[in-house]
Amino acid sequence: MEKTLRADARRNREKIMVAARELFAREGEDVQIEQIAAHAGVGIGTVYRHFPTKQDLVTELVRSRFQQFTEIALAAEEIEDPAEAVATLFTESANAVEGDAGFQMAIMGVEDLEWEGIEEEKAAFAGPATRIIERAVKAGAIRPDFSFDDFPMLMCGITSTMYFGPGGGEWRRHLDLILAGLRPG
Amino acid sequence: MEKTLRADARRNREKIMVAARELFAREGEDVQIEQIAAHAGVGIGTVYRHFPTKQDLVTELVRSRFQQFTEIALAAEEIEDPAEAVATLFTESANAVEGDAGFQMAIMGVEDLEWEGIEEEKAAFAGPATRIIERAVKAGAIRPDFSFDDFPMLMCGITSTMYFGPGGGEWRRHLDLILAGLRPG
DNA sequence: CACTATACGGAACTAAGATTCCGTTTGTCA
DNA sequence: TGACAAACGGAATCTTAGTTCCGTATAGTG
Repeated sequence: MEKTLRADARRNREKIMVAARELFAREGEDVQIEQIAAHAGVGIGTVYRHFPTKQDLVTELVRSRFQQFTEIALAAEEIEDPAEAVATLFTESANAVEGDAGFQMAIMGVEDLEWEGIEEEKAAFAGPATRIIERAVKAGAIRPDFSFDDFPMLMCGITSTMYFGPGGGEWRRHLDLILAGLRPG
Repeated sequence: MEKTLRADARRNREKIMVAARELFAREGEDVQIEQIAAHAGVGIGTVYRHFPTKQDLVTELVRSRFQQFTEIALAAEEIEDPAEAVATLFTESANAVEGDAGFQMAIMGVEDLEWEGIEEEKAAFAGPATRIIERAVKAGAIRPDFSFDDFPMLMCGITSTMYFGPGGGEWRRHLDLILAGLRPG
């Protein structure tokens, strides 16, 4: 199916993805399709040929970010110390998102957030992440009432604070407090 | 100066404020001026006579919310137990904002957030809030590296999680974790 | 009760940005 | 090397929502 794409089409699609990734990361969701097309060196029509909707393009980028989360979770699962594994899961995920304004806005997005077409990636991430958290709970390394269900919400919260202050980076204090709050007792 | 307003004008201004407060709270910042006008039972032109810009209207509502924060802070300052005062400051502020989608979006607003015309209200709030936090730090009731500077960021984070999940209310777990994270040691 | 400055209503105007359309170009295959 | 389907480019179109304008209505005043 992918093979059916003509050579130039495949090349252009890639250029669009790269340009979109960079611009969405830098400017957030409000970059215009026109800018993305210009940055990619293609026409507007070409962008629409590959991604019928702006949302489709955003979804694609969110999807790849989720895949990165899964990699992070799988790596964190290898860490022996249960508490450290949890801390790494949080910290690395946040770091991955730090420079990506588009993703931040996407997961904070108030409306629609159907995340259609992302379920699969979400599920792939939930597996290792859940195991990491449950292991820590069983080991008594974190408070027993914590579960994976809280993770997305907390990441949303941490993410939203990435905009704060001039230089940024203040969100690390937020993360710090949450990690401290995870301690049992 | 207020006296110069004609009776019907004063009445309409009030109707607009009430309608805007309700709609912004329910729908968030994306309600249209037209809806507000309709809900208030006045024409679009009338809304613009009183608030030259949509932003002016939002600012007005944010301002009154800040005044409420100040009241909360002053009340919390009366609490004897330093740790409880801090917890109350957080909890009550968050509660006040729970049903107000417009305010939430406003303080999370990525762009412009100049908050011109709010400096005064912000300063009025900073006074008692700072005293509450510093008292708790001095008493060893919360971690010593915490300061008022962290408060706005954290409120932003908590606020952003108010959208999460179906029923909502999950943000209380977020707040809970942060409060737990404030403990010294 | 006139008279006038204020205020009102809402159609019309704009701006911004997403999406469509269609004439032109180019890869692919025989 | 044709021939043609697949792709391309970007002007034109559509849509949405904020804002302006101006003819009409009315509170306040002498």
